Amino acid sequence: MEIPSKYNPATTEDKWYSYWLEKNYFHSEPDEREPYTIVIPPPNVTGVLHMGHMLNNTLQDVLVRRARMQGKNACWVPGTDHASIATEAKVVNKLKQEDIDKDDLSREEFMRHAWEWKEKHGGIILEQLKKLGASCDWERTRFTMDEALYESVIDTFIDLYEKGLIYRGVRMVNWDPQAQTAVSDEEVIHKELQSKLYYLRYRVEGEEDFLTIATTRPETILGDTAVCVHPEDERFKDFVGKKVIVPLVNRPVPVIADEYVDREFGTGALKITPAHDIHDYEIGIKHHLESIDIFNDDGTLNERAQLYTGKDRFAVREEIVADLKAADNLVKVEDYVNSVGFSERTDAVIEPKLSMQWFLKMKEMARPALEVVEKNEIKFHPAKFKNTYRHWMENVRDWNISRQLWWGQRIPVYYHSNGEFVVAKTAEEALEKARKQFNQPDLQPSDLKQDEDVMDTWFSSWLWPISVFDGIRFPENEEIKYYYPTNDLVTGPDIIFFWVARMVMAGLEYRKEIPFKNVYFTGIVRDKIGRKMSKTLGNSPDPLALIKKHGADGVRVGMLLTAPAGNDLPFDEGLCEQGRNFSNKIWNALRLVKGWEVDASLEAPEHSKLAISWFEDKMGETIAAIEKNFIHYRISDALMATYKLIWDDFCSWYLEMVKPAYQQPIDAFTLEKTLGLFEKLMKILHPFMPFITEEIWHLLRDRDTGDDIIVASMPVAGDFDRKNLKAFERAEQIIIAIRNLRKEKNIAFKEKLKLTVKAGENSNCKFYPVVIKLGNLSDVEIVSERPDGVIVFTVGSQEFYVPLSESVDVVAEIKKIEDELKYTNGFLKSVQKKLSNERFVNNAPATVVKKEQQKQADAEARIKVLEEQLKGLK
RNA sequence: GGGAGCUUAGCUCAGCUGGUUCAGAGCACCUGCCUUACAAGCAGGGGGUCACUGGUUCGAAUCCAGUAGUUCCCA
Repeated sequence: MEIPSKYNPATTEDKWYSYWLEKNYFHSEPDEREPYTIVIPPPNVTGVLHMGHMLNNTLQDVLVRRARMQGKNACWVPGTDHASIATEAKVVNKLKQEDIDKDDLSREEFMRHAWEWKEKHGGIILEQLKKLGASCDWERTRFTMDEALYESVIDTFIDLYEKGLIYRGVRMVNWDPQAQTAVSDEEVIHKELQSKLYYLRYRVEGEEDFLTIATTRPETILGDTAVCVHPEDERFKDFVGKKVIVPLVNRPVPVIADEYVDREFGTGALKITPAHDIHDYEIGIKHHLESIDIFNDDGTLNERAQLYTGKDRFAVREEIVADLKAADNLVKVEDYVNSVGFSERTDAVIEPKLSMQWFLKMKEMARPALEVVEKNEIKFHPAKFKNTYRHWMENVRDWNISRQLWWGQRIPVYYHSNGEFVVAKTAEEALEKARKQFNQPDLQPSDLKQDEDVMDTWFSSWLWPISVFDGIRFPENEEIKYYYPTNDLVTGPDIIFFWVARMVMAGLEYRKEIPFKNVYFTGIVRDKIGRKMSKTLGNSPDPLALIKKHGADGVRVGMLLTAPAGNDLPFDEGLCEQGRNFSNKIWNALRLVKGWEVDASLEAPEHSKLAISWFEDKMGETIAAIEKNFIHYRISDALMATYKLIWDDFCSWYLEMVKPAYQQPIDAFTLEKTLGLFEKLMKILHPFMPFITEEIWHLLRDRDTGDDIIVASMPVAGDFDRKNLKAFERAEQIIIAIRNLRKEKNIAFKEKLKLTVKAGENSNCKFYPVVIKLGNLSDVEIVSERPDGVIVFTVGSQEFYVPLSESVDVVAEIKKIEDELKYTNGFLKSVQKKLSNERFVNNAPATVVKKEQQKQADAEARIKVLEEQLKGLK
């Protein structure tokens, strides 16, 4: 068979992916098997594949493929979310390029453009995932704006409203002036900024005296409605109750006292702007202050500011400082570091803004959601994220679910001109309800106006594990009953609140059951110098280019190798290269095995039989370790165990043991066993490297239709002979010692050596036939006395001899043995010290003491051997 | 300002209920090899006061306290 010497991933990968699709292996339907379900964390529909997705989806694919091979009914549901802000921004931009202004469009027209954009450009990322080998059930692809999911969101809103969990309120919200929508607390990113602290003096009404305040936002003085000091602050006692004049606009405002004020900050006097600061807002309510909103939605000043109307808030900041200086109100300016909120989506500086919004009460839902995690009904991997989760749940605040956008599920609330409203699924229902509720049977559709806002995208995503199976609208349908709760969720810790926490709440609210049993938090992929990979920094490699270069299997290995759960992953392309090299290693093992001619008349040699028995045990041991790793979600460790089993144990040891001499045939027994072991290895490896394993599976043997590795059964751990493994370890040590000896003494490997073994307790080893082969020995003989003209080496306390024609470097040999003796004596002393300590012997468990005694005996035996050797040399 | 985590080899990290799985792995590095499956390779090798200080214990990388550095989350 002509197999090329280098493995070529590109052709193989395309071939097998389409084959799997054609055979519909990724598709799942409910049946009598145990289900294994993962819902994909739906990527943003505007998104393109980045390294974080690669990691995340590789992990999911590993879990799904393994479950499939374990005979479970594996279902991985893919999809995307509609990403209100991001998508709407994209569409607005695109329209702008066509000289269309969003404001000139009707809501319906805009939505048409948005859908058009989505159909054309959305969901590229799902196509890219196929290149990675993702075995998603593509027939189940969902989108959060699909009819079923859309309706689920609306139903949920209505239901929660009727339960009294959703309310409408004026609140200080985080306003993104660029996207012109409110965003949730979780979507605000606080950054430390080098800014300025401005000291401004306000004249006391009717006096020549001044009161000096400090602020980082001088432009907001136009909205000031009070100045506040601490009630016990002696410096300001006389001012309380008087009025001061807000500079430039000359508005008199009261000086009030409140314990909220930090006397150490600035001057100890605080300007109060209830419309534009959350704390000021609360003080405003407490002291019944007027609230003056001076900003337009786009961050420019409005007419209520009286000055600078229509100018941007940051431009005004520059301007007003100059004007205050000119008016002699500016006392001084200091450098100051403060924390400023930025919009996660647009990076605009967040403006606290009073606004009428819809909120979802969180407290009641948080309690049970915390409990299921505390009780480990839902397990976090790693568990440390329980702390973060608990902290958030215990301090949870109501969720602002309104977004001032069009792209999303429109809030099902209809307002009457009298200021009242009804909540209903459709306009018709709303009309009917309103007619009854307001006792106005003549009410016309035009008398009701639906809320202009849509709901937060996360208000769709939190239903995802339920809504993808249409379990909100049809709670008793077969699919939701079969697939829910899902098994594992793989996601980044950055969305633990946005998404994970809220899915738990939704699951408990709507299914009375957790949405998933395990959450695996991945690390964040960083570049070599520790920066988060991002488009703006341009420090992220192109995932598809990586796949092209190293193969999807190679990249998967690269992603997984250094990605223990929850740890950041400093990405290094060298790791993908390691993965590619591994592919090639396996490929070459295949070439070797397929190159053997079989001779049916040959008996299996002893060393091959031994090799087979050893490798079967070794594989058993490793499978057990891998299973344990998977139980603990130590995926990178599971891969590493597999990697070493294949590369070190199979290629470097096993194949070398059974390999016939050059151009010699192999016996049928060994070949058959080797093919079987190779197959088993490929099955273990398949979840990690799906493509090459499928390719090799089909090259190893002729297969019947449907005999594909993707649906083959995963080997399970059984019994294995530990003693056999121990015995082989000794053989390994002997072989390594012989190799070292050859190197040291410059003995070519081709030169056959005779090994003699000093008779004793440990002189026998069942693997001597293997030692003979790998050490290229003529034979092994056990002798009672050391022969003349030999070099000596020891393994444990067992002496071995190899004849040497040339003279031995006695001085060097003595030094080597003396060093060894010194070390062993030191070791012995430390053991003896322990054993002579009565408290150790009395308190330590018997097994530990026994082990120490064994150590002592071993060390003593070795010292005896070494001393004798030394005597012989001197 | 509040909270959580981390610190083990040059790098990235394992190390469970304290004791031969206790000082480990991979990569990197060094030395020999183009030995007929593989130089994308083979065979060997060096390298760590387990951040620091104290405590508990017969015994500490492991448990406790403090210190330093560092990362993340929340406000």
